[in-house]
Order: sequence, then C-alpha cells, then structure tokens
Amino acid sequence: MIISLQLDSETPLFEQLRNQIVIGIATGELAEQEKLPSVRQLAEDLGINTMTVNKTYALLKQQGYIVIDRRHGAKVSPTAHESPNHSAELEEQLQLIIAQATIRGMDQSRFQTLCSQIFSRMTYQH
Amino acid sequence: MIISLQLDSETPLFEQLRNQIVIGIATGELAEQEKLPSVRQLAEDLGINTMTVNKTYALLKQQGYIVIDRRHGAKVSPTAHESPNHSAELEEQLQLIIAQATIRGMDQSRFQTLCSQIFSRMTYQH
Amino acid sequence: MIISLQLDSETPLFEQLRNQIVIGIATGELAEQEKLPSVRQLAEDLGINTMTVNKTYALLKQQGYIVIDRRHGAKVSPTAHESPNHSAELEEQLQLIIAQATIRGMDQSRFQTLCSQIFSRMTYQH
Amino acid sequence: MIISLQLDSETPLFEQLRNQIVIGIATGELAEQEKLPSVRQLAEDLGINTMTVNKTYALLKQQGYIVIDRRHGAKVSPTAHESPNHSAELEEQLQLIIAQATIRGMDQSRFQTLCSQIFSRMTYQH
DNA sequence: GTGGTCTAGACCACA
DNA sequence: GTGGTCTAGACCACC
Repeated sequence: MIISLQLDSETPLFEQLRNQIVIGIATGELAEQEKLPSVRQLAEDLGINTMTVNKTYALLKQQGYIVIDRRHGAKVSPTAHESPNHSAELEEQLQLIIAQATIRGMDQSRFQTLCSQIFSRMTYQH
Repeated sequence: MIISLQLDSETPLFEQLRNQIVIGIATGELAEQEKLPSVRQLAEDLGINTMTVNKTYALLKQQGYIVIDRRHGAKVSPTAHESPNHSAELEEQLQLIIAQATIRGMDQSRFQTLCSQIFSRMTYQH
Repeated sequence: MIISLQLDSETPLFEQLRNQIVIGIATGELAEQEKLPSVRQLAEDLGINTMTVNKTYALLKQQGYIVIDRRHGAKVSPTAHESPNHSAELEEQLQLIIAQATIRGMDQSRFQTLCSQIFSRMTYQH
Repeated sequence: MIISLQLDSETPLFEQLRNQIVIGIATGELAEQEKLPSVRQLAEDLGINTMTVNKTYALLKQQGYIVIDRRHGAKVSPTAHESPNHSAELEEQLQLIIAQATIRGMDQSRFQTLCSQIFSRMTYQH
C-alpha cells in the first residue's frame, strides 16, 4: 500500500496518515486482520518520527479501526464498529461538502455519479 | 440566519463560521447579492473577536463565496465559480467520508438516500 | 491544589497526573468551570515535559472531564457525563479491589466504613 | 475455573491473569490449598507464552497469594496475609474509583449497594 | 521483536 | 497568551 504525505499541508501528518490508512481499510488494500507495519518500520519508510506514527496508531485504535495486540503489533480491526454519533457527524460533513459542490454548480445527478465511482472502489466487506 | 459556534470544538472558530456561511449560501438562507453583517456587528453578536470574523470574511472572499466592497461591505458572490482544484479536493474529501461510512457498515443505497435528503435542503440556484 | 508525582512509579506520569486531577475535581478542589493551569505552566511547576501535560489534558478531554476552549485554555467540564460502559468498568475494578481486600481479611463492614470516609471527602455536586 | 484473556487490552497479559486468579481465590473457585495447573499446562490452555505464566506465578507468590512448592507445584496460600502497605494502596485505588463514580453521578447509596452485591459473591473464608 | 513513555527544544495555528 | 504538532533520540515493559 502506497502512502504519501504532504509535509507542507495544513493537515497534520498523523491525520493524513490516519486518513490514508482508513481509506486503505475501506478499499480492501489492507485486509481485515492484516498486520500493519511496525511503528518504527513505518516511521522509517515515511521518513517521519516514530512518535507521529505512534500517535496515529493510538488514534486509529481509539476509533476502533485497528486493534493492538501486544504479541504481534497492530492489526486491522476484525469487527465493524457502529457508532451512534457517527451518523450525525457524517451528515454534518456531507452537508458541507454538498453545499460547496452545489455552489460551484455541480448538480445532484453528477454528485451521485461521483459517489458511485468512489463506492465501486470500496471492497471492504464485513 | 442562526449561527452557533462551539468554543470547545476541534475546528477553529473562523472555520466553523466559514462553514456555516457556506451552508447558508447553498440553502438560500443567504440570498445572492445579500449583504452580510459587518465584521464588527457579527463579532459582537457571536461574542468573538473581530479578528476572527475578519479572517473568515477574507477566507470566504479568497475562495470566491463573497465579494467585499469597501463602500457596501461584504455581499454573497453573484456568480458560481468553478475552481479547477475543487473537484479534486471534493473527490478526496468524499472518498474519506465514504470510506468511513463503508467501514461502519453503511451501504451505498443508504448513503445515496442520505445525499438526496441533504440535496433537497439546498435551494441555491445560479 | 497540590500535585505530587512519583518519578519512579510504574504508573506513567501522565496517568498519575490524570488521576490526581480527576480526584481534584471530585473533591471539589477544582471547581466546575475552574480554569486549569496552562500546559506550559503546569509542566514547569511539576518539572516535567510539556508534552506529558499535553497528553494528560488530551486524555482528560477525551474522557469528558475537562473542556478545552481555544480562547481560555482548559476548564473543568461543567456537565456530568454518564458513560454506559462506565458501570461495567467500575464493577470490574471494584470486584478486583474487593477480592484483594477480602483475601487480606477485611470484612464487608470495615470496607463500607472506608468507603464512607472517602465519600465524605467528595464534595463535587452537579 | 474459566480464564479469559483479552489480547488487545491495555492491561498486560500477566496482570490480567494475576487478577483473575486473585478473584478466583476470593470467590472460592480456587479453594485454599488447591493446586494450580502447571506453568506449562496453563500456558498451553491459554495459548500464551510460558514466560508470561511464569511471571504471573512469581508475582502471585511474591504478593503472598500462592506458595510454590518445587515438588507439588503452585498452591493457593493457606493463610491470609495482612500487608502493611496494602491498606494505603487500597485506599488510594478506592479513592480514584469513587472519584470517577461521583463525577459520573453515582451517589453513595448506589455505590454501597454495588459493593454489597460484589461482596455477596465472595465466599473466601480464613 | 513490539508498542508506550518521556525529554528538550522547536515551530505553528488560533484568538 | 493558549494548545497542538513534530523531531531526534533515549529508555522501558511486554512477549
């Protein structure tokens, strides 16, 4: 799985990393139960500090995306995790995105098409 | 138009404000050409620093959502502006949202329904 | 409020600090809405690194004990936060403590007395 | 006696194991003088490393919960052992638990009821 | 080997 | 002023 970080971005490194891993899980690039690289390894590969990766893993763990097993390191979490707050949060984010798209002249049908394209890339199954 | 800011949120105040104004434009609560309150006025109403509102307005202007006229203050921008980078950015944001929704077990049809509901609230026309 | 950290303890500094702040809230030493010292200030007072205090604050925030206001720093959270998982967790911890007390010969009545004494120190009200 | 370990828990395996054995003793599931399984046996049953079980037994011995006889293996310790530091430690742990419960809105009477329920499960006698 | 903690010191975004 | 992020490098606990 290819991860690319933009050092000059506004979004913090640990968040960029977190996002890319989440997408990797959803697309199936990171299979369920698959072992993630070690903190040190990933930090070295990406040329960033171990603490940054550490923080990312802790965040992903806290959000239920991965599980950290003392014996074998970090793995993709096997269970789908439904969060009650997630719907509200999702709706809020989506509303903003749709508002921006609308103002820029994208109509609903083109938006839905875009969604379909993106969904077709997601192969994650429970 | 009602604006509510969460002081303890992760999202900076100016960004919360910016987002709510963008949504206001898309839903039509803020009509095209409509005059926005003055920086001072809005800052006072919201109980925040004028610098923060100032930053918000500057950002909205830079992103093309409003125009700032020295004599008449800030107005909702009359024209839709297709930004070249916007679609790339949109797709990226959407991908992340969809990834998260997928992992949490929401399927495409439910997602599309949610989008439709949100679109039906948007009345902005060019 | 007096905070004392044991550098040679098994419990990490950030956790010791977190625990003492939680107790401070419950006893009322830290009143509701009361402002906590700044990260830098507290770090300096305790002779530890700012990141350690930072981590503590982030943890307390995530657990709902404090609220971080961008304008004024960290404050004791005004609302009581009931967590559904808390009961289970509480019971588990309590069971272990009671088991140990039992084996060491403390009977229920002495245990309850001890609880009462501790409760009488807690003045936190919602 | 059923022992269940969570590999993804914050608490180290040896500590989880230690805690469950202590509770087993207090509830009487492990009777006084009862022989514990051998290190190898238990490790195999639980699917963990023998070093981990070894460490657990050494800890339990050091804390006086079991005695280890070279010829007959580990047995539940026959005598109750009042440790001088224990009451201080107990009080500290209890204070933290009560603080958290208080903040989350549990009052003393409900707490005491919970304690009673737990005590009723403990059948250990000296 | 793994993740977790801590330090010292720097820089940035926000208000 | 505040908290948040990041680095480089060290040490520790667990398995």
